[in-house]
Amino acid sequence: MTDTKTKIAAGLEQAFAARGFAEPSVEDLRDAAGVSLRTLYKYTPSRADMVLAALEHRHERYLSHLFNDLPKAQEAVLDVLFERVGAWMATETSHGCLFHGAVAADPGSEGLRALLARHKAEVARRAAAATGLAGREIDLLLILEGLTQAWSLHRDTAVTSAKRLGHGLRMNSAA
Amino acid sequence: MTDTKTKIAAGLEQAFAARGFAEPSVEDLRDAAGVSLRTLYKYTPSRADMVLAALEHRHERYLSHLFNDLPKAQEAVLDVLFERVGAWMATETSHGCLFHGAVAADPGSEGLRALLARHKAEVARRAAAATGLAGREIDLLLILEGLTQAWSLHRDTAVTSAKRLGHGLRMNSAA
DNA sequence: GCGGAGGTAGAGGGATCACTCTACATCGTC
DNA sequence: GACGATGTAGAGTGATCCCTCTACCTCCGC
Repeated sequence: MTDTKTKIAAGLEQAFAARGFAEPSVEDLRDAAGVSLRTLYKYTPSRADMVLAALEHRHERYLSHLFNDLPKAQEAVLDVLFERVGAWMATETSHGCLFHGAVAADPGSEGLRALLARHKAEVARRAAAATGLAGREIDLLLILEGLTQAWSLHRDTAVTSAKRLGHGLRMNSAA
Repeated sequence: MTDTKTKIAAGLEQAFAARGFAEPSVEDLRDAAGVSLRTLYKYTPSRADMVLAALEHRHERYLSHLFNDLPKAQEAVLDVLFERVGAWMATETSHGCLFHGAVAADPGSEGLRALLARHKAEVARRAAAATGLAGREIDLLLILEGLTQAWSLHRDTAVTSAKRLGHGLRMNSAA
């Protein structure tokens, strides 16, 4: 069996993604995690900690989904990344970025802000490294963010648009 | 005096923008709106209606902020739009897009979804019209969304990045 | 000066919520 | 076979929340 901590984090992530951060009660979260209330509170001593645990778990899963087994040829990587974002949005119950959603739900939490910044910086860093577009982290991040937000309204059209914008990055070399 | 309905909507918008959609209680919202609880419920019969009223108000304000008094020369419009988005993010207490935030806070609401779609479609339509980039609505929307999300982490650097991506739109004519 | 429309102030109900605590089950190890 | 670690089941507590309701005020037109 997967260890309890991972099982809890996976269940929490699923619950928050499907129903948002405000709606599910702790009892709902307990059901989603598949453990007792006592065990849930042992690993995540408050509801805010449950949110953090869910996001930590999603961070790992998202990075794996985007960056594992990428093609060797760097020119092909950008399109693959955008397609993977589209596939992620399609399979994961998600409306926009879960990290932004968490911050929006509780704008006062410093821990959430820090986690958001860390998540985005890591995604941008690894995208730039994988595509060979060093120094263009923010351009890449902007397209990825735009794709994630626009996808829920425009689906594959948004992916196509992201690819087009991404190719433009390769044309003009510097800022 | 501004009529009561507008005053309420403005106060609600402010409160939700500053504190998110989950945290403020109806009593907090009453204080922000500057009316009595009875009057508040007369114009917005439930808390969900308060959210809708706030977003309607923001929609109008956002369109005015972005599209009023734009320069005549269409080549200059794009940069001005992106700068205005940056200025909006800087002055309005806002963490990412308030409409996305509302949907994330309550993913089950069909009314919220419809309002989000309407808002984004209108922004994209008017941006395309103002820049002369007909048919590129989705590209424009993707950059605008990316800028809005990335701004909170990268400020002016995100605006610069959006401008660079926007100029790329003008280069290659068609899809 | 009066009647009604539209406002304020604020107490209270019923439900829900986050969180704690007690009591008991299971299992690997020595 | 005793034990400690780790788990389940679920009742209870105090606070908070959304919303309703009663009672009163304040203009404005006639």
